[in-house]
Amino acid sequence: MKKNNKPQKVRAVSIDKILTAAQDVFITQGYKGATVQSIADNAGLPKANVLYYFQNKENIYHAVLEQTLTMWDEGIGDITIEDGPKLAIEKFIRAKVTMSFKNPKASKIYAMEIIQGAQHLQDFARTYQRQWVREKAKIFKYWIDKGEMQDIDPVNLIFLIWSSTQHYADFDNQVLTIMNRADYEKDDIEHVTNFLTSFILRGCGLT
Amino acid sequence: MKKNNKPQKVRAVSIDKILTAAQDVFITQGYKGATVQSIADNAGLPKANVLYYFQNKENIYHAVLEQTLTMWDEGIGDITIEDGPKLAIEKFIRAKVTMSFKNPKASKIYAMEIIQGAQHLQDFARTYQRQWVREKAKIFKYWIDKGEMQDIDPVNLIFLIWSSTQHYADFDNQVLTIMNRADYEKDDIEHVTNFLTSFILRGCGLT
DNA sequence: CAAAAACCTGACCTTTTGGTGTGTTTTTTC
DNA sequence: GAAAAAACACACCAAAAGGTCAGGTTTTTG
Repeated sequence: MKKNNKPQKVRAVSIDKILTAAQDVFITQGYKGATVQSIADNAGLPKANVLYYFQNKENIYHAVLEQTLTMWDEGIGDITIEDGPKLAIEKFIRAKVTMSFKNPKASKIYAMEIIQGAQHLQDFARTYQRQWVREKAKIFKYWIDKGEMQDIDPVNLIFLIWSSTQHYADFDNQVLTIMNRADYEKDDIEHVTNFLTSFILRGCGLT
Repeated sequence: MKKNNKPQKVRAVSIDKILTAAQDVFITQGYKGATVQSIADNAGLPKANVLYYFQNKENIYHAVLEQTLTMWDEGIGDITIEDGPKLAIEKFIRAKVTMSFKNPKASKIYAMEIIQGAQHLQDFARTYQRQWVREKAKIFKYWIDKGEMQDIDPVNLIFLIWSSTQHYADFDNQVLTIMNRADYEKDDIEHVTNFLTSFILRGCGLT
C-alpha cells in the first residue's frame, strides 16, 4: 500500500519534518547537545534518512537558521515615512508581539545564536541588520526634526522595542512562571500589544 | 620554589579559575558543547585537576549558575515604597543597566538557561522570582492607586524594564554590530541609562 | 619532623555520537 | 513495464568526551 504523498513532495515533507523536529531539539539542547539521532526520533525517521537529506548536522542547523531568519524578516513589518510616527510604531509593535507569541521558537533560535556570539551567522546577515536599523533610524530622525515626536535616540528606541516585544517569546518560560500559568492564551497577545503600544507611544511623546 | 598562595587558598583560587573559564565556555559552546577539557585548558589546569574539584561537568555548571544567580540578585537593586515611583524606577534602571554592562556574562548564562527551558534551575529559583515580582508589583499598584503614576500593568512594566536593560548584555554582539563598534565604552552605560530612564519615566507618566 | 590531608596528573576505559557504506525498496520516467 | 532515480535503513566505525584510577607531590597539622 503506497502512501499518496503528492509525487515529488516526499522530499519536501521529510525535510519539513526534520526541520521542525530540529528546531525543537536545537532550542532545548543547543547546537552540540542536539544529536542527529534525537532529531531523527523527533521527526519519526531513522537517523540515516535524516543524513540522506542533510549531509551533516551543521547543514541541518544552517537550514533551521535560514528558515528562522526568513520568517523573522517577513514578520517584522515595516516602518514607513508615510505612516507617521504613531501609526508606524503601533504597526511595528503589533507585528513584533504577534510574531513573538505565534512563533516563539524562531525568536529563541535567533536569540541563542546571538548570545553565543553569532558563530554561525553569515556576515551579510549582520550587515543587513545594520542597514535596516540605520534606515529606520533615519526615518525616526526625520519625524523628530519635524517635531512630530520627542527627541530621543532612534537606535535605542529600536532596541527597546525589539527587546520588550521579544521578551515574551525568548523568556516565555519565565513570563509564564511569574504569571503562574501553563500557556499563553488568546487575550495575552492583545493585552501585551496594548500595554506596550500605549507605554511606548507615551515614551515617544505621542499621546 | 613554592608559590606563596595564602595557605588554604589554593582551593579557592583554583575553583575561581575554573568557574571563570567555565562561564566563558558555557556561554559560547552551550552546556553540552562545553567540554571539560576546554574548560581545563581555559583555566590553565589539567582536566583531571578540574574533576578533582568538581566531580563532574554538571557540578561545574551548577556552580556557575549559582554564582550567576547570586550576582544577579545582589546587583538587582531594590524597589522600596519610601523612594516613591520616580526615584525607585531610576535606581532600578541604573542598577540593571550597570549590571548589564559590567557583567554581561552572568546575564547571558541566565538568559540561555531560561530560553532552553530552565532545565537546570531549581524550583525555588522560579518561585523566588514569582514572589519578587508579585511583591514589587504590589508596590507599583500602591503608587498607582495613590495617583502617583500612570495606571499601567506593573508586571508588564517590570518585564519591559528587565528586557530593555538586559538587552545590552545578552545581545551585546548585535548591539555592537549595529553601532559598528568593537566594544562598549565608558559613556555608553551613562547614555543608555539616561535614555532608558527618561523614556520609561515618561511611559509611566512621571515626567 | 613525621603523619595526615590536600592537591596534582598521566594513563586509561567506556559510552556517545557524527558520519559512512552497502544494499534494499519505492517512485518516477520513458 | 523496465530502467533509472529517489528514498530508505541496517550495520558499522573512528573520534570525541566524560569520567576513573592509581600513584605521585606538596602542604598542613600536631
